[in-house]
Amino acid sequence: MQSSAQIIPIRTRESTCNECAFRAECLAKPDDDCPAAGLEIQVTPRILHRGDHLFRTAEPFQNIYTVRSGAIKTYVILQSGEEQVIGFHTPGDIVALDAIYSGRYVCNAMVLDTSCVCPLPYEQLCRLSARSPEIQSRLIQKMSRRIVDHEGLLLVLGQKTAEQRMAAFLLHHSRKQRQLGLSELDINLPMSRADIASYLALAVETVSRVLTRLQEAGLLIVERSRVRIVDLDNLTVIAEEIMDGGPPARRGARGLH
Amino acid sequence: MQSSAQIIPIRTRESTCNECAFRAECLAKPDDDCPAAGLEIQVTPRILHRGDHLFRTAEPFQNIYTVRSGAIKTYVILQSGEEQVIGFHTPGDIVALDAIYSGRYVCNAMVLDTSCVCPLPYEQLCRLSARSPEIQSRLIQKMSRRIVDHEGLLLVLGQKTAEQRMAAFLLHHSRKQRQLGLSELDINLPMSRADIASYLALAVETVSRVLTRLQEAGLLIVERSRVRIVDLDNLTVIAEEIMDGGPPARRGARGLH
DNA sequence: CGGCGGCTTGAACAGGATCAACACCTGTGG
DNA sequence: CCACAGGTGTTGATCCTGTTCAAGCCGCCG
Repeated sequence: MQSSAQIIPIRTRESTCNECAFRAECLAKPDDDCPAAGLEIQVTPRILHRGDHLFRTAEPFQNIYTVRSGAIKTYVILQSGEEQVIGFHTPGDIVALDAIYSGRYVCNAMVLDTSCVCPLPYEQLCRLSARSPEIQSRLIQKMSRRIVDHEGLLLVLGQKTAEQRMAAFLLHHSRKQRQLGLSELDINLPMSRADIASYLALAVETVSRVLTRLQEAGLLIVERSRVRIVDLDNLTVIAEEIMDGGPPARRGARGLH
Repeated sequence: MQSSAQIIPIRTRESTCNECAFRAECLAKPDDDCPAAGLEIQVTPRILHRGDHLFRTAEPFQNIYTVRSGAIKTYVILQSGEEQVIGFHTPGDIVALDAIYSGRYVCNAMVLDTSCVCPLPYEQLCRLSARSPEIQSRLIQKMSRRIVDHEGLLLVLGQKTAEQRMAAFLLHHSRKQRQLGLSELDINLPMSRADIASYLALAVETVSRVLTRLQEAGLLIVERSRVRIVDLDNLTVIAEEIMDGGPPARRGARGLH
């Protein structure tokens, strides 16, 4: 298996960073008013296309990747030959936080949709973060966030019905889109039904059926990879039984951005 | 709700740290040959007993806790009133890494078995880690490890059969015990069947049945909260289909077909 | 001893998996 | 322009695993 990624540097670092939506939480460049301002990592954003791989399982760990646009899925191949999806990564997410521990990538990371990512050499990142409390804090925050998200997902999978899982899945994406300033009702799902099924621990057929059922119930309108949420409230009702540990109440949801 | 933890400082910091099994990976005290040696956090280990809580959901985040001995479970209360177990924490683990993000504890943490924990004030930890690359690296390693573990758990829950989940669960504990220098065949399960069921997303009855089935198959001997693994190889065979993403186990282990 | 919570066992049920067939979209080439 | 192929998604019928409901058992503590 060869590295299939088609990697194209775009523009210069300065111009892309200045317009980057995630500049305030960038791991490569502290804020201007930070004591460590001036320290930074040279970053070359890359554009990748559907089917490209950022990395594959067991390759030596070099970079973590911040997603600026598009969507990445991480997965492993079980020894049965099946693919098991581990996660989906959208703008603002960091890919390969799980590789730090072992020094090797533990997943495969495939691009679902034309994406822009910033590769950050982990060694450099460590040195930078050792000198910049702000960067260090950002990295740890991101990792803690990932742990929280995983726990939320465990709750979803711990729930029994396929409807609840699907509703929670859609709501998760709805919230993410809202955070990005996009519509929370018009959701794009760049992954296949098989990917969703694997992720939610369901059969492909069940995913299909559940979407149909939710549509017939008037909660949403499904068209290919686009889902329009019609009745957000009731969709929330279906999913919310499992969401208390999560972000809903105005309790700890500090904006941070 | 008041804090119910019975908290007893034991001995002086120096004596307890010198004999601590996890000194080499301690987040409060760098190695003697580290450039940051001399910097450290004053730690007061605490002994807690079954039923005590380290913290509860929504309490403001102050400390993370390293587990030196015993066992802690983290869980949330769903709005149905049911308890959903998030994780079990044994010696060497860190509790409350998920609270960093939001600044509040997102789980409840209950002691399952008389335990010794070191509370580490997060603010102090941050300051220390900003001055000690070694401490910073240890913390990030721990967080990455947690993320890897979560992904392994997602694989387990993604699997369909109850036997596979149970086998994976037992093997996980077996490996942890081995890492601690304890027997990998004689496993202590300080949590209730209901806890296991919740954690593995199964019914209590199923957990009971599966244990019985595995015992009748001659793979293990169950007695109360103690499980003796009789046929580690075959237990591994049952679980291994899902373990490839996991730790870099040597391949020779799979004997029987 | 009796009562209670945790655990196990049994019988019936149901939700999702599986198997199988079909519909739809897209691209290709005649 | 249409026919065809292949991948992807949907729908239907049947089966099976794990849930649910119910009862009984065991160990623990008053």
